[in-house]
Amino acid sequence: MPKLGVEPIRRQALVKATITEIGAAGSLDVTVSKIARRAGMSSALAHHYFGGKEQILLAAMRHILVLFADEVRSQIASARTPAERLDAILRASFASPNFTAEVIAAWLNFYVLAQANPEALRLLTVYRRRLQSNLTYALRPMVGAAAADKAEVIGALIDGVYIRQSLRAGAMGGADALAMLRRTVDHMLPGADQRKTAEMVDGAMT
Amino acid sequence: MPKLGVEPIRRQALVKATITEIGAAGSLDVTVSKIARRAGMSSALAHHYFGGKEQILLAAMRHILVLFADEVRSQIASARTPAERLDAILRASFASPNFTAEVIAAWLNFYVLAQANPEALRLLTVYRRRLQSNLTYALRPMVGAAAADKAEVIGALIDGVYIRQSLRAGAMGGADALAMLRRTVDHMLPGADQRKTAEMVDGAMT
Amino acid sequence: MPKLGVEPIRRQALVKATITEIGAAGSLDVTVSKIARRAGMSSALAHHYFGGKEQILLAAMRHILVLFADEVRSQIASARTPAERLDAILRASFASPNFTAEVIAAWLNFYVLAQANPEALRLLTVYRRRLQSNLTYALRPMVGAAAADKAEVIGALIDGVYIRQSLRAGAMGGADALAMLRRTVDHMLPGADQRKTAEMVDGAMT
Amino acid sequence: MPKLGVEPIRRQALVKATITEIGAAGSLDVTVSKIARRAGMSSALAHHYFGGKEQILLAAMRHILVLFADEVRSQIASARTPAERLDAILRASFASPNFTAEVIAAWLNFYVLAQANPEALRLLTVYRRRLQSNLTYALRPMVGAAAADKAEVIGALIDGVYIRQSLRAGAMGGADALAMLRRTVDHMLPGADQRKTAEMVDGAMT
DNA sequence: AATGAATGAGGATTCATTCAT
DNA sequence: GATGAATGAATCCTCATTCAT
Repeated sequence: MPKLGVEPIRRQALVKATITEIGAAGSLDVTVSKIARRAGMSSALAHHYFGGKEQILLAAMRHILVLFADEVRSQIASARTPAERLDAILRASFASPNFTAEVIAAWLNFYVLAQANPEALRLLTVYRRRLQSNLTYALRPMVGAAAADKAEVIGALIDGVYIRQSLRAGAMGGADALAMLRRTVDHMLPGADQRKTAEMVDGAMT
Repeated sequence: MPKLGVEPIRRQALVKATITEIGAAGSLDVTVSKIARRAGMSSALAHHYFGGKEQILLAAMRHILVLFADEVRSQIASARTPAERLDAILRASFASPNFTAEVIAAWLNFYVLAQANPEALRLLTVYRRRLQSNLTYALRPMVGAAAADKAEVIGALIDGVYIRQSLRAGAMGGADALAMLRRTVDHMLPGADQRKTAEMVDGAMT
Repeated sequence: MPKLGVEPIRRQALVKATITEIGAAGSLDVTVSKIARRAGMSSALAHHYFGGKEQILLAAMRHILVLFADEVRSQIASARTPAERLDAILRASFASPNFTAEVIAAWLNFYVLAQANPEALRLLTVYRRRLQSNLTYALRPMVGAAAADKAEVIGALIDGVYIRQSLRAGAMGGADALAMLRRTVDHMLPGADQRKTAEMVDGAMT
Repeated sequence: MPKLGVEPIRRQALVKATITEIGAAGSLDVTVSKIARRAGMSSALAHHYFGGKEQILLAAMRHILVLFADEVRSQIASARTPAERLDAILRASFASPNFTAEVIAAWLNFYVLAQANPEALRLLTVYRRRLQSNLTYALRPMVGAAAADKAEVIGALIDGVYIRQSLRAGAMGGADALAMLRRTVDHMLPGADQRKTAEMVDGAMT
């Protein structure tokens, strides 16, 4: 167990504080001072560790992306059939650590950041490709050549549900969102028996 | 032809300039001065007409929302069957005046604005309800009680495609987006004959 | 008489304040706020008019250089003989508006600025060339081919007296400096009759 | 050979690094951190040894002044006649270890430092007095009562050449500078035979 | 109606300096 | 002796907003 130096701890604290601040502000107009204060340090130290505001935002973005990737990997690990694999991805998208108000707000703002920041664009592109690849891999055994196309649809649907979720008004919870996605995906698959598979692993959902 | 006073002209110019600036910046971090300069007037005058930056942003938002509503209304006007009505909505979403880089960037940022601004939230909620209502109305004759649910899915999918479009990298054009939506919607409907309907009106797309 | 807009007035005030501040601080570490306050306005306005601190410093530099050039031109105007021309340049260098503690401090610091700022370097190079040219032109009739060389010496001597003047301790006044320069220049010229010429116009010195 | 403790070594390294940094920046706006990093230690240690930035700068200044004094002393040691003594001083001023870009930049900035820092002013005044004294001592046998006056001129000329050298553009090398000084000094002396003396020791120049 | 002039408030960033270890 | 950690104080700069004309 490597002893954590103080640097990783501080960086971690700043990243967490950044996500919280973005969630609270609903935008990227968060001051480094506020982030630092929430993380329990001076803004000068935040600059010392990250070099600048942009780096802090990107670190927060990477953090969320990594969290999501970890969740997907962990959910997929126990999947045995393609249908289970597909459902694992859906669960990862709408399960508790990721489908939080503040994380969703962060996602939304990362899309904005990507408009102006090449690195943010790159990260989001990587995320999208990985999701597409995971979905396609799971879909291929079930729908063959149509896999890529359907993966694109499901990916867009996930993003759409996320962005709508950011409007707290009339948004559904993670469970409802997951249920909706599952129903939709079921309809996109050939047979009717997939439905069962999805429900089988339903208990795994937090 | 009502002679436009100078005020509406100036307001219109500011709204247009605002959308262009948001498109160029990719965020709401646009200065009133730049907007005003692009609209050919002083920033003081912009304030005079709108009262403040927030009002300008909201006016731009209303403008885009109205444009979209108009487009939907106009497309639906010539629709005769439920399927045509459904397709009309899709066409309105991905047709040229709305599916522009700058308009898409604006949409994305209005979601951000809605995080902090109640009026922006209200506008987006109204938009969402209207879209849901239009979709449900078109879907009901075809899928009955499942209409609301499917409308929600289609709505989310539209938003998802929009947000992904904002990442220029690997984004598809409006025509491709429309095609994808149509294929997906087809699969959500009971029979296979709907597919034909969609293709029938295909020529109407610009 | 063109009515001065407010902008030239403000710029002028800022330039003057900048020189005073540099004189008081003895270095370029003067804050825009202090300069602006001394000029009777907000620092924001200073930025508005000049765009940034560097521009303000360069404007101050140009101001001093122009003042010096004007002084030289005005002194030379009434010179009839080469020797008088030469003496006019010396008088311009050590006469009252230029040979002030604050102006001298500014000069010194402009040399520092020129180490890092290309435009400042350019300005100083222009100044040096012009001085060299003026001196050479005056010297040629008196010393022929040696003019350029002697001009270089006199130019360096002027700069040397300036820099030493900046050390208030043990520095001589403008009159003493001028006298020293005149004596030295006299020795550099062939005959002994030049001495008289220099003394003839001595009364013109303020 | 006294074994140097670690402290003098560190101090020496810091002083050298300071001069290099000033040379690179062209100004006194060098950070203690950079100086310390270049000297291979932490900025905290630099503070520990010197007490503060100002002390470091002053130490660098003293170093340069001492170096110059040593050079003069060493050059004068082998001089037998007054003319040789005079030339020795000139050689010391423009010989290689002193007439470097970074040392010249440092000199210039020490004049700036002297504007605000009494100790820097004192050091520069001491330097000037010593130079004046050395020059006068060498000149007296040759020009008698005019020695002090001519020493002043030569001193100012040396400083002037230095400051101009800092503007790399169009600056001459050390050899040229020395040649110019020698020519000028020759003209300031009564007879023409001094010229020979200067050329006699010319070979000593590096 | 229209604008140039002006500013207060705020934010990112830098840096000398301190201190516990 | 040596340093990483930490910060307060500055400083440049931007911008929404106001106001007199």
